[in-house]
Amino acid sequence: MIITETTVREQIVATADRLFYAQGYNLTGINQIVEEAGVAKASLYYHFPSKEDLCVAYLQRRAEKWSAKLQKFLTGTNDPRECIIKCFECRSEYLIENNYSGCSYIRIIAEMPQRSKKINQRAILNKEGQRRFFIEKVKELKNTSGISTVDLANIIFLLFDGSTMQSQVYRDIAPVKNAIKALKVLI
Amino acid sequence: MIITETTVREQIVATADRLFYAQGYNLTGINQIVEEAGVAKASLYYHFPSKEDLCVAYLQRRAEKWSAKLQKFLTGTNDPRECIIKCFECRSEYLIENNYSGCSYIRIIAEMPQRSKKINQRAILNKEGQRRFFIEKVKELKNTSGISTVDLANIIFLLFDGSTMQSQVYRDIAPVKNAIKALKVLI
Amino acid sequence: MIITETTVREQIVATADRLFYAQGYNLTGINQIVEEAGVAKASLYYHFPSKEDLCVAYLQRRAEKWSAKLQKFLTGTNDPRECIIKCFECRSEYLIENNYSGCSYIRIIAEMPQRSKKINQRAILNKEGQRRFFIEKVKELKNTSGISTVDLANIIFLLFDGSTMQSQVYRDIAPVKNAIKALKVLI
Amino acid sequence: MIITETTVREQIVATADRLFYAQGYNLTGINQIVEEAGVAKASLYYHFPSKEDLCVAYLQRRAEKWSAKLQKFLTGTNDPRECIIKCFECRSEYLIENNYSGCSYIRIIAEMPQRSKKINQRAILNKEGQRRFFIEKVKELKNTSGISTVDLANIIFLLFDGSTMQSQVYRDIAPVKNAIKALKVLI
DNA sequence: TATGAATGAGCATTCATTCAT
DNA sequence: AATGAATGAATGCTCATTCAT
Repeated sequence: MIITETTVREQIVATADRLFYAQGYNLTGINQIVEEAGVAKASLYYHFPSKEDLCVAYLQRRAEKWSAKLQKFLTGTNDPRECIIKCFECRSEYLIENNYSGCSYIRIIAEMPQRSKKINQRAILNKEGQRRFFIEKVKELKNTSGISTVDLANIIFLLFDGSTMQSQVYRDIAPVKNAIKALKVLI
Repeated sequence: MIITETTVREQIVATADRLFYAQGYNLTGINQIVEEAGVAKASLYYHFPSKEDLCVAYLQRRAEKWSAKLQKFLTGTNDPRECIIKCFECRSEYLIENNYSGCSYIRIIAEMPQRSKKINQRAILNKEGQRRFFIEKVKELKNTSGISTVDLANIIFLLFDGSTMQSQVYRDIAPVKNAIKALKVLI
Repeated sequence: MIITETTVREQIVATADRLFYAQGYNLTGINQIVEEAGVAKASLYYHFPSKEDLCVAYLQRRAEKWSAKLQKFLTGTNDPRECIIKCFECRSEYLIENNYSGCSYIRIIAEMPQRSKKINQRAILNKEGQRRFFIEKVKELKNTSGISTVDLANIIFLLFDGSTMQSQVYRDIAPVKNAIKALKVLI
Repeated sequence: MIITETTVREQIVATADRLFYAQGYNLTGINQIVEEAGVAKASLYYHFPSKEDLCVAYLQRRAEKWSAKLQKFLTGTNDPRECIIKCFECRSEYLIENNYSGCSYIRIIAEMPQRSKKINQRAILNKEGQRRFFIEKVKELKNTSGISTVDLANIIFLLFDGSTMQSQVYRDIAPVKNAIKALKVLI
């Protein structure tokens, strides 16, 4: 049955996503994942050669969830300045919805300083995707700030990561609001 | 003998500091600490009731190291604008010296989302200390940006954490340089 | 298609033979066999009800390989004394060719003390075949040693197994050479 | 209490010895050992860094048991020829007492073709000890066989290992008896 | 005949912590 | 103040086997 077939793998990723994001990667054991996913341990290892590979799938999934949410948020908005601000507002909502769990990518890197190649690749890929988004939007702006386009985008990116991280620290969206205040000065 | 007593405790904290910061808290086992510190496991538990308490000592030690470094960096500088920029330059140096290991506080929170009271307290204490530093310096500025003093300090703080974190991600100080570029526009 | 059918089975046995002999039976997993054989796990279990049955096929294959090699070695030799010595020389060559992996039968028994009936049967069958070879050759000898024919054959058989085993231990054919020296005294 | 302290380690080695020898190294799990020894798993790993190290202790123990038995067997015998024969008779008794489990060293090598350095060292050490025993005794003989002393010792050694191994295969001491028959011709 | 997917039981090893001395 | 020894629980992962198709 195709339904069942899809379900086991999907169930594993969904559970891993939930637990890794809520508890952290290292504090979440394979045991807990398979238990809560309701599958056999060997089934997990059939689909994912190692916990690390499951982590990559988790990170990918997080990126997709965020992308989908952002896309929906931006629908109908054309003004680049508005888009950038909406991106931060979207972040705010995302953080509230996800119990202030911060950025999955940044957290993985914080957890695993000597991170594996697979995970590092996936993380950099995502971060660069975010940076590209800001660069594209800034390019569309009439940039009168005297800062170069790329520099401005990078600064916005710093505010994005900084506020995401601080919102986890304080379990509050105030840092994101502060970042938006900065945006209103910068762009 | 007080000398010996101090030495063992000190040896434990120094080793824990090194390993927690380099490898991450969860990836560093008590075994490795006592082995590399050259002390008995039970000695560690004599001085620290739990790994968590050792973690608090580690965080405190990190804060002290950073403070000392910053103080030295700021010696002779009176201009608040200069002080803030120097703080970021100090960060840059700190990150290079410490193999781009980022901020110990942020990393602990990234690792342990449901963090313990002790650790949480210690982390917030440190973060608030950093924020206070920026607030004080901004107060001394002739702030003509149209943003309130506290808001401006908070934005600088966002750039501080954002650039610290991104420098760990990219293993490069470019993000700190970008933050300094932002400072030069904002203050 | 019969061709395909034979090929898959053959591929499985060939791979199992190679791995069991090189790595040992217990250290070789079904996973590795099917991977290196390039077949599905369920295909293996279609042809062999269990790992044990695959082991029996492996042992049989080893016996056939040895027999074929010995037969070629003995071609043209009629003198029974010469035949026995050639058998040891053949062993020497076999061990070198097979990276000093010893006797598959003896190793299986060393690995599985409470061996299964199937495997035991197959092993004893082979060992008795080897003993019979020596008995037949000794019968053809003008035995003037004062030892009975069967006893003499059994002693030669001891030298055969002893030297095969020791050559694995030392990864050297010296033990086989020593056995041949003994033969030259005994027969 | 010294008694308790000694007991745990001793209990572990004794159990490992019994199980490794009876069931084989690879077929005996750490779980079974700690269960039957009545100790915690972590206690085993406190005393032995790995299963491999436990294996080395097992091999050493086997050697000591055999040595002690042989020594007792040889007490009062001075004639070297008699000593060699008694060594085989001792083997016969040893095999019966130990349920025809063969030679622990040879079996370990049969199980682990790519054996570890530690285990290999220990195994070779033991085998060379056995060979030395035969060499020493043969030197004391009035050797009139026309074979060199070392060659003769090596041949006896082949008979020793061959008969030990075959007695495991057949679960019978007949092979050892055959070896003794050979001795009576050779020396 | 062949296979992709699933499984329960087991693997060797490490975890943070505690106890007796 | 310091330690060697002991522990229960959990770690990530692999085992031989089976099922549905």
